[in-house]
Amino acid sequence: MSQKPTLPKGTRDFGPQQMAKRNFVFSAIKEVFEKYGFMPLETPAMENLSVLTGKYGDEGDQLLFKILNSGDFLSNADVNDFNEGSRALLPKIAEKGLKYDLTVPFARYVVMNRHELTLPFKRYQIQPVWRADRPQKGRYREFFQCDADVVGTDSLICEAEIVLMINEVFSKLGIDDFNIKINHRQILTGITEAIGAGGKESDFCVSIDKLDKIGLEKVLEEMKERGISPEATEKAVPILQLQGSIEEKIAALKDILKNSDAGQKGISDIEEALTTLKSFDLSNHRIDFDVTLARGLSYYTGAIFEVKVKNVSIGSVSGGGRYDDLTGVFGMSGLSGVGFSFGVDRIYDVMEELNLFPKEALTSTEVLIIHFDEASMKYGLSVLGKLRRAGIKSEIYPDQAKIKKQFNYADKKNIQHTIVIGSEEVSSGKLTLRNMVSGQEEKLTIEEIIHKLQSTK
RNA sequence: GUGGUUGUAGUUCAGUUGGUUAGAACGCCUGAUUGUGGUUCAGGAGGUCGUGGGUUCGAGUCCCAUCAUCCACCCCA
Repeated sequence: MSQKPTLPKGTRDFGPQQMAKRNFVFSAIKEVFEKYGFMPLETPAMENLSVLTGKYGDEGDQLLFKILNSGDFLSNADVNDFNEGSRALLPKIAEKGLKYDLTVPFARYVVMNRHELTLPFKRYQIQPVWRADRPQKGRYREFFQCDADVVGTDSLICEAEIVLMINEVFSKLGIDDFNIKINHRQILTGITEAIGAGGKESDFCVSIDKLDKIGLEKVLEEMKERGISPEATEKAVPILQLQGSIEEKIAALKDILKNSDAGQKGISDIEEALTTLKSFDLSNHRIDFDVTLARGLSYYTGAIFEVKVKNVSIGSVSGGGRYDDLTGVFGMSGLSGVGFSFGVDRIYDVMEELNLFPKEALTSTEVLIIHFDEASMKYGLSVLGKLRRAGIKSEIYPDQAKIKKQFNYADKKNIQHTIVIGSEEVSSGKLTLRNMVSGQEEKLTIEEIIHKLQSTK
């Protein structure tokens, strides 16, 4: 055996069965996005590094895949650059990188096409993104995101619609045990002000985001380590332990944040989104207002969401939020947007774990034509043409081979029916249709076969 | 970037304190079966034990290095 080929770390092949399942997920998402008035957009796999760097924080910059310049990539670099280290050398040898998410390329697109877009602009985008992260369970270096964003409106109808879309997609997929956590960046700001930790917002957020993972004690410890005063930490405890219905939590927060403009704004946004949601006919929206939800991405400024499926080992499967000034970094400020994303790979894993893929998602060829000799194979070709014209997924075994082998092929490919053609069939015109599941056979003309297959669909 | 785990057939894994010719299951191929697959039975092919070095009379087994893998942390979908 020669050396085995391998895949780059954190990437995967998707075989036919996996693709069938993935496409099932993709089309469910796509259908819902389009139903809500979102239009498709695609952007290149690679972007100029100037577009990507500085948008995801220092960590994010580290995780960008950079693309070496074509040709002699050293031509712009000299020994001094090399001696100054990778940070100085990088811009000389790489000017492009693989995209890290879909939101930043979208912002770039909006800015570049600002004169042609009718606002508010609603787009969805389903494409792979790349992160040079270390892979682990549910985490890959190449994975697909399914984003839907609206830019150019502050309306909280958008937030409500996101909740509706999430509900609709998951219900299409058969996932019903999940919840949508919702919070607001301004509420988090308000809380830091209220507890006297103003300016420490990002440290506060990173810490409390881990509450359900590491518990209250460790969160408090981490907050202190991150430089939040013990008094402030102490004040945060009752807030982190808020219990009860959404209304009760909101009422409690209103009091706690009564001196914070930011906090008040956050609360009224959430209330308005919830009120809007009531106008739609949705019995159970599965929303859980959770003050400990923070989310990492720094550009969020308003409502934030995260979706978790219960009783599975996978982390969040969807998330998003409002960002007031994403296009600002590209020189176009004052444009508010809100968006969210489905993590298809994780949804796939969840559905696999819960065994939720329907059999119909796996349909393959419906009929295989099996033949005995050259004459019957030739006859089979005309049969094949008729089947396909009738819209029946069909194929003919392309070689002359033993019958056993041909049946075996049908079996392996999970093909439901076979048509056996030999000299008898050629002379009588009555073909043998075999149901591969039941093993039953009947002699029928091709027209009868087509009729039968179409009626059982 | 930090810590740990595991690398043996196509796949999942056994392999004793270091000891002759490295095994199993599943999968694959052939036949029983020249007009019938899934079941059964018989046979067969398939290994540089991740790679490189070291210890030893002798290494799949011990040591070092290296690469790969999976898991956790940081962070994230």
